[in-house]
Amino acid sequence: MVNTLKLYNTLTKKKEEFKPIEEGKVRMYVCGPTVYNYIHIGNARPMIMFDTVRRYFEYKGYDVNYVSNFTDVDDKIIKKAVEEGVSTTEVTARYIDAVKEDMKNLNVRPATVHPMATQEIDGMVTMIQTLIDKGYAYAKNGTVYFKTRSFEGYGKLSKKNIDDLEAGARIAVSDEKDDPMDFVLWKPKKDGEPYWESPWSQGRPGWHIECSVMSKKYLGDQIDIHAGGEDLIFPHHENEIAQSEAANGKDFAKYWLHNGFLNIDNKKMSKSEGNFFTVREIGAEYPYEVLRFFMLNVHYRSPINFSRELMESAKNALERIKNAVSNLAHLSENATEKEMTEEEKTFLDSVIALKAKFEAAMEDDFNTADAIAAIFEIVKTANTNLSADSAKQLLEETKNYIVTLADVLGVDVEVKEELLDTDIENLIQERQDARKNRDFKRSDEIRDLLLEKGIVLEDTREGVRWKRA
RNA sequence: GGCGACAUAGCCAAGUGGUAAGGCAUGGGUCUGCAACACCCUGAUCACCAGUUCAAAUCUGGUUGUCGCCUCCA
Repeated sequence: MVNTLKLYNTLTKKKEEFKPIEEGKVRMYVCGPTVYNYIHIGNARPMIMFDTVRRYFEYKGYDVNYVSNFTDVDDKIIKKAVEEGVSTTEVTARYIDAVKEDMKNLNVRPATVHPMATQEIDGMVTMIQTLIDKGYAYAKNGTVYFKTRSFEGYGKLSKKNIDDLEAGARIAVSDEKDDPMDFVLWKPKKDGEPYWESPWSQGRPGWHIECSVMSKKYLGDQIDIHAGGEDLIFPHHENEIAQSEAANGKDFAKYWLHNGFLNIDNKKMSKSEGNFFTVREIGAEYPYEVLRFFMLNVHYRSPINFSRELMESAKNALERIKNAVSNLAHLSENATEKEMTEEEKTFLDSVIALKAKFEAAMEDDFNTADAIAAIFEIVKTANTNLSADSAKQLLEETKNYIVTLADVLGVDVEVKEELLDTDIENLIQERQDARKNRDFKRSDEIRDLLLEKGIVLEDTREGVRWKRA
């Protein structure tokens, strides 16, 4: 396996060559959502992007162990449950199902494992105890804190130093902590809150510890890639590093990948600001695949500004790829089996060169925008140079390259074989007869009628063709 | 206040030293009975200033603007 893949590592602030811990395998962990509501399209960005990363690794023959958690214990979940007068598990079960449904719609494949925080409490208690035993954490009145200054590398991911952080701290400092920068590993329950037993109190884990524990359990002490939104760099990922490396005595993740935000009117979309659209809201307006394609048109580390206008643009662009595939399929049906000419072999070589361009783009820190450009170049050259006179094999192969590369991006551009109602089939035939008799009034009537039913007709040299509007 | 990112055509967006990919939209044309698909033509000196260099969108310094993290957040 040739490996020239480079990715940008937040830890070193450089593009680095990817070298897996274990040959041919990728262990990656992607921080998942807290399940107290439907996810918004900003939440969907890392899901889509890192699913694409996974797809690319698999395309290159890697065996990917992909772990993504659901945070199912949290203040917001408890608040939601209280508001609705239901149990927290009822809330989390509902939204986990919803997330899975949204993921499916977005063609985000299920992770190898989707651990849930509440199912991993034992592991968390164990790791917290280890941290206490090693002198990295301390318990006070039932709360356990991580002693931030005891971990030498603290701040290495976010490039912050503890003194600056302390000077700029905006939250009221709890007197209980030895140091304002210490963060919670375990906190005691309040009345009516869900809790678990632990040596320190009946309570629940802090947010950061779950990812350290689940990552260790499912992927081992050291992993290749840890990913998430850039807002997780501090404090979440910084704290994960502190916990994991302090507890395990080893470097945690080799490569840290962070996606930029999805903005609305140039401002970060977030639930607390209220300026968000849920995935299902947008899914009701546009096909889900358009949302996915829209996101991949921009490099993952750059911000994307969401707008209906850009969705429209993405929709049309995607349509162009689908049309090309559909045209090739149609031409292929009408083409004859024959040897490729020298010219055709040269053409196929140029398509293969564009496939290489696609791969080079992906291997340069997953430059999906550039990769998509390569697909469009194939589309262009195919539209321009191929016809029903081309060798069937050439038409097939060119089509397959487009479909395969789009599939790496998780976008399905293949035309579905679909049977039409006999009524519709008859109308199409009637229109063909009308056209033959130059009864264009009738033929246009039928075309409009079918359009109302969502069927678009296209007359080509090789006969009439239809597609869904 | 501390730390950081970004600024490329009407819009979106690649490109990190050798004179600007790709997509959407617009206008004109070809094909078509018409339409659709498709094709051809149509557009930028890369925020501004100064510097380094034979050569800069690409490096350095500065200016302006926008955004983010430092608090739950993808």
